[in-house]
Amino acid sequence: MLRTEQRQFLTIRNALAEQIESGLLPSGEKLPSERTLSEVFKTTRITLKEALLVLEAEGKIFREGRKGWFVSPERLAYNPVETFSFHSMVEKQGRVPKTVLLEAASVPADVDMCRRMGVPPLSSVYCIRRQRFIDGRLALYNEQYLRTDVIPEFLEKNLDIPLLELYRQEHGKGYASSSVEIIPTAAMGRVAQAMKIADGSPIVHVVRNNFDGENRVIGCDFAFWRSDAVKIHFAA
Amino acid sequence: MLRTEQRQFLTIRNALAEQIESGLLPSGEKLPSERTLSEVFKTTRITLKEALLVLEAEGKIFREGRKGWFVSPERLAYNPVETFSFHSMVEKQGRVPKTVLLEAASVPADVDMCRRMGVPPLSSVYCIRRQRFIDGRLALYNEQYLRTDVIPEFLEKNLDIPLLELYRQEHGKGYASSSVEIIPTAAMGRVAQAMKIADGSPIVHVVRNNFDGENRVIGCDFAFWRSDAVKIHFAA
DNA sequence: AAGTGGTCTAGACCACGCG
DNA sequence: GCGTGGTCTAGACCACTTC
Repeated sequence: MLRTEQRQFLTIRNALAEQIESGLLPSGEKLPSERTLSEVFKTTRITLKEALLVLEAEGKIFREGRKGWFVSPERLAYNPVETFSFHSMVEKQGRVPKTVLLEAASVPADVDMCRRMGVPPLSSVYCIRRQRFIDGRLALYNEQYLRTDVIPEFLEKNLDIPLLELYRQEHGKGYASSSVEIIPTAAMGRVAQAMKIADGSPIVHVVRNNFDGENRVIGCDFAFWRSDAVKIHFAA
Repeated sequence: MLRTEQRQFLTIRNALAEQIESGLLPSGEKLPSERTLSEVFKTTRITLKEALLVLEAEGKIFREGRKGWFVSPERLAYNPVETFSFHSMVEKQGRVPKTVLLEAASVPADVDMCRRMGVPPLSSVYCIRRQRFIDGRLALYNEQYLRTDVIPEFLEKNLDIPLLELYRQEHGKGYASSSVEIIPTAAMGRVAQAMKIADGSPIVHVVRNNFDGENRVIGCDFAFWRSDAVKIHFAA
């Protein structure tokens, strides 16, 4: 026998999910306010919010600051095996990339970074922090770190050029190898602030370590994706 | 100036996170009940729960049915590029694997499956559904589908042997290639039930398509990981 | 039977975004 | 200034687990 759904928040989730999948609520569309929706579904804001949080976890809707809830755009296909160039990747998929540079500076390496890079305590490393947008939506925040001895006068360079390209220009070849680690987690503190999302929002953390020919770490790249913004795919 | 945290639920999250990271609350330990904790922190269950949900999204704690909240074990490192054998992968990391076979049968292929496999409408496909455990915890639910013409008498075989191995025995070589897609999302309906988690809990969905030498799909594998149970890593 | 998390009610005040 | 989501209170009953 078919059991009708007992739980209100799932009934609401299903109703909204249906509207989204049918295309009645197109990508980018703003949902009515929580108060309005809770009247429509004859429930409280808390119960309604539970339905919204499930849809958020599924990647079907997202929020932006206190502006409201919106239907998520299609996920960007991100291939971490191929060379990473955000702009060409986004454009190839018919979408519009934008990058905002938050910081490019030489910073003291913390304990974790010293170990990771294999540099002595109290060293400096280059740090680049960027926000990256897809079709106007902040989809990704990333931090790149680079050993200071790898590219001379690094901070004077044109940082619109991908790091890998700068490295190629300097050394005549790309990184010898990279390792990638992908961790589903939640944004907290400085990451949440840079991404302009609430503390505790789901994100995908992608860590990449880049090595030279002697297996030394040249630098590393921490990417924090809105978890609804990306699907990772590659050939194995 | 240092701003002390205004938001109660973050204060609570920080307190619990500190206890977990310090090791005072070891992996697998049960937290006190929500009611007890809400008294300890002098707040309501709803506010307290918000803190717990953030920790869950971060992968630091998890729940099991209605039994309570527990400290998450270390994430298993999963390399989707190397050959997939769950048992050897888990054992190599010093942990104890277990598999429960839920179903192994020939089932009618739905529309999506027909397209994916390139088989005519109303075809059957083999379907294997399993729960997989790490150190006694249900960490992964997966569904494998296989074209019925690929391995004769498939259902009579020893299904403890990895599918790739059975394929090798039949054809003298492994799959020609595979594609992998990784999507962070939430469990709903039959997936949530098979994983014994609440609807809306965060999971990582890993889809693998396996091809033969002529680029035809032989079969596919849907894996649903508890998102706190796994970190995906590979060389690029 | 007692305890747990799951779900829900009916409100409240606050900080931020936008006009 | 008004509407939005963010946060919080103080309860309630239910379904399931464990003893």
